[in-house]
Amino acid sequence: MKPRITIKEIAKQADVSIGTVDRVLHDRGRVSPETKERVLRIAKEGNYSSNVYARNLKLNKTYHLAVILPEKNSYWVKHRQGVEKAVAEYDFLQVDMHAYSLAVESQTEIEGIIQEVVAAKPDGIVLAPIFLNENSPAVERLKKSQIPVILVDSKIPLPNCLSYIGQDAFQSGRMSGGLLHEGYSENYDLYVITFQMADLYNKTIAARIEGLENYFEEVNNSPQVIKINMEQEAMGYSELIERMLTRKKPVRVFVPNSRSYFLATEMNEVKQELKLRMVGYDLIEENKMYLEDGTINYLIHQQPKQQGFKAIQALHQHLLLNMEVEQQQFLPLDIITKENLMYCEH
Amino acid sequence: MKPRITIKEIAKQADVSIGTVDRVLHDRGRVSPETKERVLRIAKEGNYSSNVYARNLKLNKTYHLAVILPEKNSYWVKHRQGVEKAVAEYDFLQVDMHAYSLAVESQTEIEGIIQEVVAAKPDGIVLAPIFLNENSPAVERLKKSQIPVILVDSKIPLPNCLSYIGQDAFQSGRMSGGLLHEGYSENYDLYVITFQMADLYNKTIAARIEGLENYFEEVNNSPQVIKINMEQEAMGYSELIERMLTRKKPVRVFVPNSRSYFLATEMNEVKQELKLRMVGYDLIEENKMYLEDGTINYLIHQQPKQQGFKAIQALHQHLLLNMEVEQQQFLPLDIITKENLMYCEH
DNA sequence: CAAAATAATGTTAACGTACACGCACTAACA
DNA sequence: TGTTAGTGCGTGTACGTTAACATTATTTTG
Repeated sequence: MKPRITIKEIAKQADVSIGTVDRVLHDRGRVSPETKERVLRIAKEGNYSSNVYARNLKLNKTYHLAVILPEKNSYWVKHRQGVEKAVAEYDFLQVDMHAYSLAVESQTEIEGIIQEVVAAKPDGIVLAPIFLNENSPAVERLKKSQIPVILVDSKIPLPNCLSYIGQDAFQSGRMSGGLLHEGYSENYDLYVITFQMADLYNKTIAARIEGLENYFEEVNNSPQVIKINMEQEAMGYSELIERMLTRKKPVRVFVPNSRSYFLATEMNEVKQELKLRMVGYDLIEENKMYLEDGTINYLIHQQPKQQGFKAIQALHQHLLLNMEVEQQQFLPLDIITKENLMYCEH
Repeated sequence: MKPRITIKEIAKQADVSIGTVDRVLHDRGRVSPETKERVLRIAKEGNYSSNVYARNLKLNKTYHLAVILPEKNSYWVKHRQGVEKAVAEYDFLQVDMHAYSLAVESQTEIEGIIQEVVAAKPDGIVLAPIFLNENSPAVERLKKSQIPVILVDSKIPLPNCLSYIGQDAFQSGRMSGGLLHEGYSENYDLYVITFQMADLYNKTIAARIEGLENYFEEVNNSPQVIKINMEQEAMGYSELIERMLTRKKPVRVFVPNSRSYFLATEMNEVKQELKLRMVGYDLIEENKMYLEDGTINYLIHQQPKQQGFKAIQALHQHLLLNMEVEQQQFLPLDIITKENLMYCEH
């Protein structure tokens, strides 16, 4: 731990007043180039960084944070819990949170909310950028606002994004490949099932599927991969199951989002017959049920609560502590099975 | 976020000086009972808590932390990494860490070190209390010192323990039961293997085994549980394997500490024959190897790096931020299999 | 060349807390 | 009567930073 020089000491060494030093350090101008250089040199040599305590004491500012998340369901409610836990912990540090929630899964709504949030000029934003078109005017406004944004769950390109907090979607796909292929003994069919048309354009889903495919590129007995989008192919569940059965091979299913219970509902009766193994995402109630009854074998847990907590923590570190924040904070790929389901309260 | 009253404001409302308020709040005496009561009332009503920034600015203190961990091996080195990461992150907050390491697994050494540490009067201690007798004079000294201690990995009774950070050993044993019993189809033998005599008195190991047993109390087709301590029974590995084979039942093994690789080394040749399934602890290199080759099926990851990180974080919250810290911080029970081994960098 | 404009720098008062110090007063005791 | 100890208070200063304000030097302009 190197000692740190103070403004006062810099001023003394540079033979100027602390006001001048302050102007240099904050780049407020009105300083001659020579003085500026001298001050900067001494600051650097002295390992200067501003004293967090003095700074915040003086500023005595309440930080306004905006949190934009989808309407509560058992996945997103966890994000909120994490956020609230963090805010409660950092309570004494004068943060003031305003939560916005997306009731409808529509692009219009999220754009409206972003506009509102930007207008309110918070000091930081936590945003789950789902249903959000990268090139929409709202995103433009976000960029222009310069407000630091923490993206959770999904990623979009954003210059003022301070940090992305979530899983590495590609790696989670690769890992799913491993889970599905494990214990290979006979040829099987691998189904990748999506439901809505929108899923086809979702980057996170795409990355998960790419990861899966990447895994099988490196594997010897690669199975046949059958991708089906239910809406696109206008296929019913009974039809799907029929099709699976006629091929007479064990069925392994990858559902790259949280809707694996859609399938599980239909398949739990015939899972023996299908020789089913299924991997899905997220510990929502419906999925948990089918994990317990064995229709779903693995769920990949995205640790939503942790995501929410870390989002606020990142803003705290950036705004209050003036710290560098890691651009990407990948959370561990957490495999949940019937066996450890009851022990994961993270 | 409730607004918080300041000392100055309390002074004004109570019609006394700041100094008096200060004496009341710090219980320095020299205040009449009536004044004291009045000040306390107003402070409480005003939701007073000291301003972290002003406090630390004024105190301008370097905090000395002592970290006592066993000598580096691939498990404990992770603790150190976590500790160092946290110290680096909180660097600007003037913490100064002194690391002590236990070269030998002896009670004498750890007691000597504790004595040394207590004499140095650090502001906080991180301690892995293994090889440490609860009633030893060193522990007494620790108690008397009143220095806040963070216990990691294992727990001992200690009044000045600020927080325990580690796994819930009992629950991890229960979960192991689930992992071993999963997919029950035929009767099997369940071996609980320990190695040294010392293991018989280790509380963490005991709790894990109790958890396992607790699981099987609730299960229908409970297997025969065979507990073996290799040192106590003076048994060789070939002898053990011989014994397992003659019983002609599938073998499932629970190793309640990180030494599962001891067994794996001997058994990886005959694992088919034994119909072996094994659950162990900790991602040390030797274990990872046998996880990959299939001799060990599951490893329970204790997230040592996270433990180290959280330990420092807890001290930071207590010492610098004046926060309440949770007495027990249980880390999630993380199951590592061949499939997700490569993705767990936590 | 003086006045006005601008550039460069200095001064100072907070922010909320901790703590050393000092003042006024009382009571006890020599 | 003076000395001393103790009690109940108030005052002052410092911590490092920020930013408004004041002052001085330098250049520009009519």
